[in-house]
Amino acid sequence: MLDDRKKKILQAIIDEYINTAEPVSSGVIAEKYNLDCSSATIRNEMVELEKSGYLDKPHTSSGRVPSAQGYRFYVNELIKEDNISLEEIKYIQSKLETKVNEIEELTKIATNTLSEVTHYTSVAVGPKANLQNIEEVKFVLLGSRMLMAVILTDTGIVKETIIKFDEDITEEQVNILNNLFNSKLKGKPLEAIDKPLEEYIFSEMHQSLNVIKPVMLQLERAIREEDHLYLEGANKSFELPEFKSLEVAKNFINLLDTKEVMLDLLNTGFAQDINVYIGDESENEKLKDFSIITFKHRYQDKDLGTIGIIGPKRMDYSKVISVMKYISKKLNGK
Amino acid sequence: MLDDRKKKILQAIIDEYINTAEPVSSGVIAEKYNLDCSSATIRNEMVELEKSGYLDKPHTSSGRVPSAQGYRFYVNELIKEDNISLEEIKYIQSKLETKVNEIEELTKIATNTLSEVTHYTSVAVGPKANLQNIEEVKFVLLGSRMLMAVILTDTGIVKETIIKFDEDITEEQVNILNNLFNSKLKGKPLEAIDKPLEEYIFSEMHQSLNVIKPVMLQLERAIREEDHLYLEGANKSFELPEFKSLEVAKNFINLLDTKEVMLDLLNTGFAQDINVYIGDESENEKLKDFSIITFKHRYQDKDLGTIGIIGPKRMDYSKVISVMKYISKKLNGK
DNA sequence: TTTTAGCACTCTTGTTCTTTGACTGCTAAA
DNA sequence: TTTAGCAGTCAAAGAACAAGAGTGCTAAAA
Repeated sequence: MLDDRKKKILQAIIDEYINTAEPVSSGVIAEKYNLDCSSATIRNEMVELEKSGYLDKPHTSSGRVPSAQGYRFYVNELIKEDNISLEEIKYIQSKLETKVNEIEELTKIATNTLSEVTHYTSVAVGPKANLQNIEEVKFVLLGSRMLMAVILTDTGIVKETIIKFDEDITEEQVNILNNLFNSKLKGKPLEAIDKPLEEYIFSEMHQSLNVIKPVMLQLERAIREEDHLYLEGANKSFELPEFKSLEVAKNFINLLDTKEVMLDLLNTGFAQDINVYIGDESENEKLKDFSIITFKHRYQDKDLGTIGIIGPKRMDYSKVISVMKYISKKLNGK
Repeated sequence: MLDDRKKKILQAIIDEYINTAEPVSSGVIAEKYNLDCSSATIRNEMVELEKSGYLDKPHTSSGRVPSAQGYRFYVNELIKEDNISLEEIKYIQSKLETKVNEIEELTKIATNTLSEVTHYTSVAVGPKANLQNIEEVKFVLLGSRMLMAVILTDTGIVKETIIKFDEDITEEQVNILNNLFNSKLKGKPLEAIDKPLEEYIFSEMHQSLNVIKPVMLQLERAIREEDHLYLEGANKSFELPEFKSLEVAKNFINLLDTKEVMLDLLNTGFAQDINVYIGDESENEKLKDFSIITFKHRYQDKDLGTIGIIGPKRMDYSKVISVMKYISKKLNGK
């Protein structure tokens, strides 16, 4: 385990590196941080911190840089979690007070606010389909050959989809659909819209097969539809020095454009309130230069999706985590 | 006006530059393009083409590069418009044959296909609100305190929005809303949902003021809602040599992230089938490194939005325009 | 035993100078 | 009007060098 002075030095180095983005020298630490010892002593400690894997050195005669293990220790043990100013609190409050009609809107506002306060790129994704129960299903006739299906879930999410037909649909058929689907699905998980249900409905009403089939097809598609990755402030990242490297910048674009990796991460199981993924800890090569911090958007313990920040490993973890904690609390208590 | 040989040389230079992204020398043109003259002759012609403003020179002893004027002439006069292979045609056909339930989906598929075939970043935006007429308005009760308003326009676009209330809404109130709005709005442009309408409705039914007010507010918001910029293949651009420059890459990200400039351009009035914007021709500093090519997505002469390509000025105009023409034709004739 | 001053050593960064090679523009001959 | 030939220009790449920042180690001080 690290003794007290080593912890302080490690913290100083990481704080300094987060600020300057330059390898940190023993001299700077001795000067700026009051650790009551000389640069030589700090140098000696640095050697040991490097040996234990908390620090890296870009080359022999350069200053030190935190390793993934260093960041991890910093995040788990050293971080200040109230790194948030009164102005920031006020700003967040005012943003989150906006009256919204849909929870998805609220997620967007929170994501936007998070990005604005932290100056990093933020992302969000809605709740997973298999965690939501159906509250109500409504079919609405649009014109004579279009049907809109609206599903309201217990999380307050509204999913809607449109089905087009080659022949006219009668109001009576719409009523049958409404009764049938509601009686079968109310209270069931979204995933209950599946093949077995389709077969059941087939056996029930042979009448309008050519209506039921496209309806089922489209409903299933709408539910399993690839989650939408909501993105805010992608350009903010490009002001950071690590994005001077074309390699890094390209990886970043790719990560956000492909969506897959990000969605995976955002949908991953949650141990804590706030989850920190530090680049190189993942097996995924694409993530090695970045850190991602996420939290669940919850309201009255219902899962309303996940919100996160993506940025360089040299991220202001303390600020991001503080702001997230605050936003998370506000969202939940609203 | 340019004589025949000058045209041929200009064309050769631009073709070559589009391929190699390197300033083009007289030697290469004399060698690769059969113009029946020596590099010295071509050099003489190049001097004149430069004097007339069609070519630029990065520095005294380098090859030539097309100027904005050069590209413009190339696009207007020299381009081959059937630069599309059988495979590409087949691929586009198969993609566009996908059965869709919403036109917006079709726009997405077309945008996606355009990006895949040309290897550039493509963008799309839906039809402007002021060009669409209301076909039908439906209000649907979700739970007891949520109302979904669905507007079907004559272009087949469906806009839906949700309104939340602090008190229960009755089925009767929903009926009143449906009758009122449909009788007032059927056939009218989307923009008819405005203050005067609100006042008219107020005077008509004092009854449920606390229902009408939020409904109108939310409907207006939904209609004037900032257009959504649909984006496809943003990462493709980053493989191109011009994006090696961090400056250019950053401008590109900014352009797409801010959306505003792009939306302006996509919504601009249309003279031709296909519109080509060459970077430096615009007064907008942000566009100076890029070219944008757009076309209207039309079906039976109804405006269904705009689809475009954004890439470096050194773009394969011929390929992009050829592919666009084909996709445009297919979309219209479907 | 721990801390620190001092110094040699290492490695990056920036500068200058040189070489190489790709083009051009011009001149004079074809 | 075209072309061969050649001097002149400039960017790009590399070599050589100086400056500076930082380390690790040693030996003295606390």
